[in-house]
Amino acid sequence: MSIKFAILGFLSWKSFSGYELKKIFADALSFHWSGNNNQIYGSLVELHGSGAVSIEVQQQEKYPARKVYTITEQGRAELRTWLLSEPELPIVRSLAHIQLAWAESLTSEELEGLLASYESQLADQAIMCRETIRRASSTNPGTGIPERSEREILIWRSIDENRAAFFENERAWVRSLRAKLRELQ
Amino acid sequence: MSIKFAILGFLSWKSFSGYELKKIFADALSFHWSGNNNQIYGSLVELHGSGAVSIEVQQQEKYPARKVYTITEQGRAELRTWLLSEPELPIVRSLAHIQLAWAESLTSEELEGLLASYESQLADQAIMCRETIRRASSTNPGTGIPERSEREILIWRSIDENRAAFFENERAWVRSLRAKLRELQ
DNA sequence: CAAAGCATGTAAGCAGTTACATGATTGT
DNA sequence: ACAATCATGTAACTGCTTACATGCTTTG
Repeated sequence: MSIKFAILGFLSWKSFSGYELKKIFADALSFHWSGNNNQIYGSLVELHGSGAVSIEVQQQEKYPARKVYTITEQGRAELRTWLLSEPELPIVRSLAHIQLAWAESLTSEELEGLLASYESQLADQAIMCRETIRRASSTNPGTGIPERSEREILIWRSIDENRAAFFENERAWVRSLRAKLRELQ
Repeated sequence: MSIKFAILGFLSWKSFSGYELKKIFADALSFHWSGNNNQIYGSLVELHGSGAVSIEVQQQEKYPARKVYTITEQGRAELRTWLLSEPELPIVRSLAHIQLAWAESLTSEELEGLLASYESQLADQAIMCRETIRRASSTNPGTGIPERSEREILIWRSIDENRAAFFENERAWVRSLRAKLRELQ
């Protein structure tokens, strides 16, 4: 469960409650995790069981008690070991490509409609990514993170830009495919 | 289970046994499914249960009996309906990006090593993709597929090229990130 | 008064993986 | 002799998802 390392990553900045981590994951689009309860709370239980994090229960007057998780030295060591492990190749899964692969039973108009719809979705997504980058570079990510190094800021922006570029490239690919199909007719 | 539609897609060309489909999926890299038994055999049971495919058991003298699956009219209709449904956005999951995001606890040399390793893996993968394309354009895919239309051939080649371009783009991104990090020092 | 936020957790399920099991046959 | 191919199937697991459950508080 690699999300555990992502959680350790956030906890290496500062301590968070499960609820806060949940929101962080829901907001961080580049992290591809939805931030659902089972995964976050479950992972935190396991991380605590293995000694990678410690828990402090904070009673509150008007709100339910919150469990604040803090990374331990062991947790930091585990995170570092993982960071140094061999990176894996990225995985892309595009159901739209599977649809395209069997578009043979569609008319040219139906296929063109499919591609147009796919392209517009990609365009929207690319715009959203660019918007996220624009906002991220003006304001602080909002989670109350301590001073971040220039290097780290560069890396985070690059990751966001990679995501935007992916959707832009995919869109360009669709455009060129549409052009080629038009030529064929 | 969208793999069902991919199975129906292959069966729309010609009838196959589960064993053959398994091999097809294992070979078709652009399809991101590993072609493991549980998925193929399980999906075929479900497709048969829902009436999308019919089964013919062929007894053989020297080898175990094989179940040959044939798409039904209902199966063809289901496939077509799915082909016309709204395409979904592609999903990318890159663990390497998560590693990078918390590279803060690494030295510049360690980070550079990580990036170099990631880049070389991407380069290898891109070469493999290009090789697949080269082989696909010279020979027939090898599954004994009937005559394919020009349009279909174009689409399949485009999908393969999309995959190759993805790894090449990712590699270019890593190269530029490495350059930026070198500048920063 | 309803909706959203705070905060935790559980249940049920889908999609996908590796590994195991059987058993004859063919190639090295 | 050992491994690979043919051919089917099952067991056990990981990772991830939606939806449900509770209950108090703040905002519109």
